[in-house]
Order: sequence, then C-alpha cells, then structure tokens
Amino acid sequence: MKKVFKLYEELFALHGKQGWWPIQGVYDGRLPNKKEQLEICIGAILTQNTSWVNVEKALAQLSGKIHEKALRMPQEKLAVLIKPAGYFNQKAKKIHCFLDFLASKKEVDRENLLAVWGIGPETVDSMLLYAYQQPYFVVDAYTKRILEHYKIIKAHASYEEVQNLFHKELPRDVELFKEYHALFVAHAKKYYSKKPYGIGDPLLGDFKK
DNA sequence: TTCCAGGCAATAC
DNA sequence: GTATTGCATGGA
Repeated sequence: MKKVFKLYEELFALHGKQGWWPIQGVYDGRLPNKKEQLEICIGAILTQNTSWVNVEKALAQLSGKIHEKALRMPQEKLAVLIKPAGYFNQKAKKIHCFLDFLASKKEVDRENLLAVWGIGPETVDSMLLYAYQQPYFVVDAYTKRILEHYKIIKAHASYEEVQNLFHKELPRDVELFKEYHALFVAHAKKYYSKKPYGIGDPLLGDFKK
C-alpha cells in the first residue's frame, strides 16, 4: 500500500511547489550556502513549538548576526534578541549548545546531533534535510495530526514509527522529502489548525474511510 | 480571555 | 516505556 505516495501527489496537486526552507530574503531552491545553512539550523531551533511568524521576528532581530562568532554573544543578550520566538532563555542556551557542537568539528550526522542538548528528532531531521541535504523525513505535530485523521497511523504513534512509514514507502529522495514535509505544513495550516480538524479538507474522501 | 503554534528535557507514574 | 509539566511570545 503506497498510500503515502498517493497522498504526496494529491497534496502537491492541491498546494503546488512550496520551495522550503523559507529563509530570510530570496531562496529559489538552490543549495544553501554556509550562512544559509546556519540560518536554517537556528530557525529549526527557534520554531520549536512556535509559530513561524514569531520566528521571523526573532530572525529579523538577528539579521547581520547569523555567524558562528557573532552568535556567541552572552546568552542573556542572545535571549533578548530572540524574545519574540518565545522560550527565549532555553532557546538561547540551545543555540549556544549547537554552536559548541559545530566548533567541536564532530561529524554532522543524526546520532551526533541528537546528543546535543535541545535538539530532538524533529529539529535534527529538519537540519539534516534542509541544511545538509540528507534524506530524513521530518515528522511534526501537523504530520501526525493529518495522518491520524486519515487513519493512516494510530493515535500516539512514536516519531520513529511515523518516520519509518515514509522511509519504507518512498524513495529516499531529499527533494521529495523537503516538498512533502512543507506540503503537510501548508495543508495543516489550512485545514487542521482549528478544531474540529479537517473541515473542508478536499482529500478527506480519499483517505478517511 | 482562552487557545495554540513546524518541541524538548526533566520528572513522575 | 508512556504521561505530564515548564518553558514564553504574539496573533486569532
């Protein structure tokens, strides 16, 4: 059952190409340069349980300072700048832990990133997929919400369980994974942001039975 | 006013 | 192993 590939095609037909990751300024889908890689990683931390508009405010206040050295300002100072993204004390600490990791020159892989304080599975996979072009499917709250609603996964399925579904049923393709996750977010923002979920979702007839 | 947003770590059961 | 709680701003 290739349900998840069919779902991708329908989401794409509905919402079109998303072109993620949404970095500041213009991003046309080319591979991110070094500075853009860092911005993606910082954004991935800032957006933890936080709306992207608030992350954009924080990133705007960081503009000109998205460099490993500049971000090493005192944690309290960094916290003030990223305040609009919420959880600013924790996130300032997380950013500094991530910078420590980069400075350590350890290999940037899933295991090493997961060992960094403040970086969990979704944040790692976002970084690896969008900044480092590694094919890990990103599972977020929206992804689970939609798949649960379609009865494709059980309620309370674990991160690994859901990720495995995509890794098994899809070709391990970076561009496909990038678009697919972005499409989940677009779809969820439109139909799964307020309860009751799924009102007006044109795909419901195909996936919920 | 309440609810929630592209989670995570610490703690409790 | 799974459930709960603290972390925090800003917009609907």
